[in-house]
Amino acid sequence: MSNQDAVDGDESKKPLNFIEQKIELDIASGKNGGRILTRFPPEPNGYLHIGHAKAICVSFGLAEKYGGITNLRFDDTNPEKESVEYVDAIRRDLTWLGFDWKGGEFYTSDYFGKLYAFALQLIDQGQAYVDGQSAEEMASQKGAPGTPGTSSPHRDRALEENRQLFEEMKAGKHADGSYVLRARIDMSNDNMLLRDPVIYRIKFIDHHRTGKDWVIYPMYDFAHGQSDSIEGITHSLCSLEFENHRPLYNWFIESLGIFPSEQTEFARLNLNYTIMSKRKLLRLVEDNAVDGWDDPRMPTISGLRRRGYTPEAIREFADRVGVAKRNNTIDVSLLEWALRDDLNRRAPRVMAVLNPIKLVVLNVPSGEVEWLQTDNNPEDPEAGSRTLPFGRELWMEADDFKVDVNKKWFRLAPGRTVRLKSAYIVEYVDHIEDDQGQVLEVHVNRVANSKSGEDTSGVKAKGTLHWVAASHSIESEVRLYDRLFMSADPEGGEDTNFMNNLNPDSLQILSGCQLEPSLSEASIGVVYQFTRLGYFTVDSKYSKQEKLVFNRAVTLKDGWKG
RNA sequence: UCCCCGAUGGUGUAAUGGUAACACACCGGUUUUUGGUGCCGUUAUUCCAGGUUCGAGUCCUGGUCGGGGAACCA
Repeated sequence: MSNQDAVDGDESKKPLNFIEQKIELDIASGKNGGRILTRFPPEPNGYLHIGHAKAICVSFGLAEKYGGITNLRFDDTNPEKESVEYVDAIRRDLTWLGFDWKGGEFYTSDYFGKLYAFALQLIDQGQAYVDGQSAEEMASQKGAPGTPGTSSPHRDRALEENRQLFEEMKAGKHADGSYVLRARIDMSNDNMLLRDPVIYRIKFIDHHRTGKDWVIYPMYDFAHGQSDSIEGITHSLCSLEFENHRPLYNWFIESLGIFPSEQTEFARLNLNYTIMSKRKLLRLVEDNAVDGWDDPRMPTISGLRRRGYTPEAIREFADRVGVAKRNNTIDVSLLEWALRDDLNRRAPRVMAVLNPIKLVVLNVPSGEVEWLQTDNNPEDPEAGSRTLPFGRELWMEADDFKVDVNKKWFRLAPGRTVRLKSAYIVEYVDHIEDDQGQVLEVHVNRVANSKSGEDTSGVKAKGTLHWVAASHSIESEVRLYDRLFMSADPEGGEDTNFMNNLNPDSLQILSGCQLEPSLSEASIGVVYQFTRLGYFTVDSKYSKQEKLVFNRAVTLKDGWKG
C-alpha cells in the first residue's frame, strides 16, 4: 500500500488532526523518503493508565495509518525508580490493548555506550564540561526567569581535563554527587533548560538491566533525542510538558550531527473525577486506599481490564478524545459510553438478581421446572439462544417491588401486572413483610396463555422484570464500583488534598446475589450484561469456582426519572 | 518579572479567508418482552478591543484569562 492510498480511501473524509496534517505534509515533501517510524517511550516506574492509552493510540495509530511502524522503548535512565516488574506490566498491558511493537523493543540503557561516546564528542567540541559544585551552588547560578544566570567557575575547564574527569566519573573514581557533566550552552537563555543543563550524573545504584556496569547515568534530555535519532524515529510524539525541551532536543541532535528526529507535542488526556499522576496513583497503592495497581477503580489499564473494560472500548475512547494542543478535561461519561457502545453489541445477556427477595408464583405447582428459551443477545442474532429454568419459587430484585407507587411506576406493586422477562406475565396477589416493614416475599399468579413468544392472553404489562429460579440459582458475590473521588478535579486543590477526596462509597460488596445457572461456566475476560443492571465480569483476583465474584464494569444508562 | 503554548456550546473536537459542524452530556418524543438499544427532535458556541478584507473563528496588533517552564526526575 502506498502512502497515498492511506491518505485517500474512506478515511480521507474524516478531518485530520494537526499531527496528521504535518505528517501528510512531510510525506508530500518526500521527507525521510516517506518513511514513518514512531515510538512509545514509557519509563518503567509505574503502571500504564488511561492517559498512556491515548498516547499509545496516537503513536501507534499514526504510524499504522501512514504505513509506518512503532518502536517500544523503555526509557530507563534512572535506576532509582525503575524495575523489571514495571517492564513486564507495561508489555502485558500493551499486548492486551492490541498493539504490536513491530519496530522492535528497545531500552535507553541499550544506548549507554553510545550516549557516553556522544558525551565525549561534546566535550571534545568544547560543548560540555565537568562541574564539581554542589547542586545548591549550581541552582543559585542558574538565575531566574527574566534574570540571567552566572557562569560556573568550571565552565572554561580545559578540554583534556574535562575528558579525564568524565572518564574517571565513568570508572567509578568519584562519589555520588561529586561531579556532573553539563552541556555548555547559554547561561542567560530565556529558556531555563538551556542554561547549561546537567546531562550526566553519578549514581552507584544497580540498574535493572545493566547491573553494576555503569555508575554514571544520562539525564532525560541527553538520552531521549539521541535515542530517537539512533533508532531513526521520524516523528517523536510527546505531551505538551516537553515543549520547553524541544530546543534542547534539537540542540543535541545538531551539535552531534546525527539523524534529525523531530519532536511534536500534543495535549495529554485528563479525565474528571480521576487522577492521572503516576506518583499519586502509587500513593493510593502504598496507602492501601485501593487494592493494588489493578484495583477496578484505578484508571490503570490493568484496573480497567479487571473491571471489565475491553481493549476495543479503550481504543474507541482514545480515538474520540481527539488530538490537539490545548489542555482538556474529558468527561468520564465518554469513557463509559465507549464501553457500553462496545458491550451492547457484544455482551451476552444473562439474568442475575443482586438484592434478592422471594417471588412466589402461587398457581405454579411446586416442584415443576419448565425450561424456557431466551436470546443470548437481542442485538446480535448470531449469538443464539439458551434455556432458563422457571418454577414456582423465584428470586426477584427488592427494588422491583414497592407498596406505595405513582402512575410512573412500571414495576410490581399491589394491583399491578408485570412480565417476567422471557417467561410469563404475572399479577400481584399479596406480599409478606417483617416487623420493620421490609418486604420478604411477593406472591403473584401467572396469567394464562402469556408465555413469552406465544402470548395470546391479551393482557398488557408495562414493565418487564428480570428473575432467577430459586431451585437452580447460583449464589455469588458482586462488587459495585462508583467513582474513586468525589470531586470532579481531585488533583486541583492542594497537593495532599486528593487523599481527602476519596469517595467512601466507591466499593460496595454484595453477597447472596443469585445468578442464573449458565453463569457457572463464566470465565475471566468475558463481560456479560446482567439484564437491566449493567455489565459485569468475573473478578480475576478473587473469584473461585466455588464462590464466584463479579465486578460491575458500568451500569446501563438509567433513563428512569421516577 | 522573563520565555513557550493555548483560548470555538456543559465537555471535547472540526471548519485550512466564504452558510460555525460532529460526538458525548443534557432535555423531550417515539419504538421496545432490558425504564437498555435504535430512531427523531430541542437547547446551547467563536475570550476582549482595534485593524486588514467585499467577507475574519481563521490573518495582523494590543490586552485578558488558562497551562507549562528553575530537579544530579521523566
